[in-house]
Amino acid sequence: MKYKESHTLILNNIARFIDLTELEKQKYLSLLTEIKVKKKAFLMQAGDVAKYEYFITKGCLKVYTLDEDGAPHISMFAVEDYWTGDIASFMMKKPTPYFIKATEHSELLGISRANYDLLFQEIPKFEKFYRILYQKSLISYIQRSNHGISLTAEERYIEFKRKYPQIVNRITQKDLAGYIGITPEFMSKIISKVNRM
Amino acid sequence: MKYKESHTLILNNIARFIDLTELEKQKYLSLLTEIKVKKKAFLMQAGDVAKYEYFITKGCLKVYTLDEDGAPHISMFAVEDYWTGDIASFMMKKPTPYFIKATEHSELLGISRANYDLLFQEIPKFEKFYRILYQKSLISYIQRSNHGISLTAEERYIEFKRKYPQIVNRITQKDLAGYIGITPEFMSKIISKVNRM
DNA sequence: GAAAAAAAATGAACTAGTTTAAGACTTTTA
DNA sequence: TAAAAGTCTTAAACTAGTTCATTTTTTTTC
Repeated sequence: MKYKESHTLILNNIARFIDLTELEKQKYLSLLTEIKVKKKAFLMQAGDVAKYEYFITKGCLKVYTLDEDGAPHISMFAVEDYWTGDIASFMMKKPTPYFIKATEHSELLGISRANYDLLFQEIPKFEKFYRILYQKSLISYIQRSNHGISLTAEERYIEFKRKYPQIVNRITQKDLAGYIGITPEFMSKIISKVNRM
Repeated sequence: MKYKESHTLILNNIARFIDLTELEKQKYLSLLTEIKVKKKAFLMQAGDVAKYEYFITKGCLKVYTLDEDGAPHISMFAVEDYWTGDIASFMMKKPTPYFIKATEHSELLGISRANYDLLFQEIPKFEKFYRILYQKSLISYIQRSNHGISLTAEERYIEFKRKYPQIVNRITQKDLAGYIGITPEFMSKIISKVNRM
């Protein structure tokens, strides 16, 4: 069966961990909602309860919090083939501390909380899919939380460039600074230093 | 049915997310290995392939890496009712960068990789258990990786004390410094400052 | 329970990263 | 397409956290 591009992308993402029959694929796709966000528009704002978990089929978004001084701390950038959202807010139905803003015109597939619960009843294989997906995310967050504490800002920048070369060129230096955990001024210094090396 | 203390502890831990029949409980327990480690002994050393994922029934352990300069970076403390190990090494059968050392005489239940795989075949409910366990761990690592980058050392210390009051008193200040990501000297200063407040 | 080893405290000199401010460059918007 | 808004660069003064060295206190070991 032939699917549209965004559906092929999400089905391939899922096929990394589990095999679905045609019928299951169609059932799964029927549980998703298509969402478009313009550049600079918000997908989520602090105080909201997360209505969806998102899969990005096109574009780029940043997930961030604002601290007491109003300074942004970016926790992730999400591009095509990535999952994003606030899983704590989504699961516990409590207000999120996050903002999610499109840095490019973006297209997403969202699964609502009701459909997420339904999914496990209708296609129990998805327990395995999410078990493995969360396991992999966990592995990378464990690494990131250690790096955040044990590496210098310069090392974190070099590591980010090595790990996400496709993202570096799509985001501003200022946002990258917000992710690395330093000021834009210091980010500028690091970049000119690293480029000089 | 009456179980020994360590078995009751792990069964209660699992019962937070899934219900098992008596038969399933017995099957599950049969897949576990009992492990004891003396204070200062290693459960795992860098270069090993992780043979088990562990549940702690008694004691306290620290999980850490050594950087190029030989300085320890502690990624977690594990006490009774906690799960630990190196999930990346365990899953991918590749060498671990971690050391796991008992800071007290400790007792654990381990599940081997072969039995972990068997578990999902024999009791598919465990997909759900691990899906939720990994989801919860993910939520706390997401928070920790953000805090590691956006909070000051003093704030991280206060946060650790608030979140793990039962652990603070069981570990040395030096190890806590290795977890917070600062030198023992600076940890000492922070503690005397915070206590003075 | 004495001796040895490890942990904790303190202080002075140092470095990674911040703050503030100002000018140049780039992108967005009317 | 001009003006406004946002991003990037540079630099000087500052602060959070490190390093090194020494002393005191606590824990471990025989």
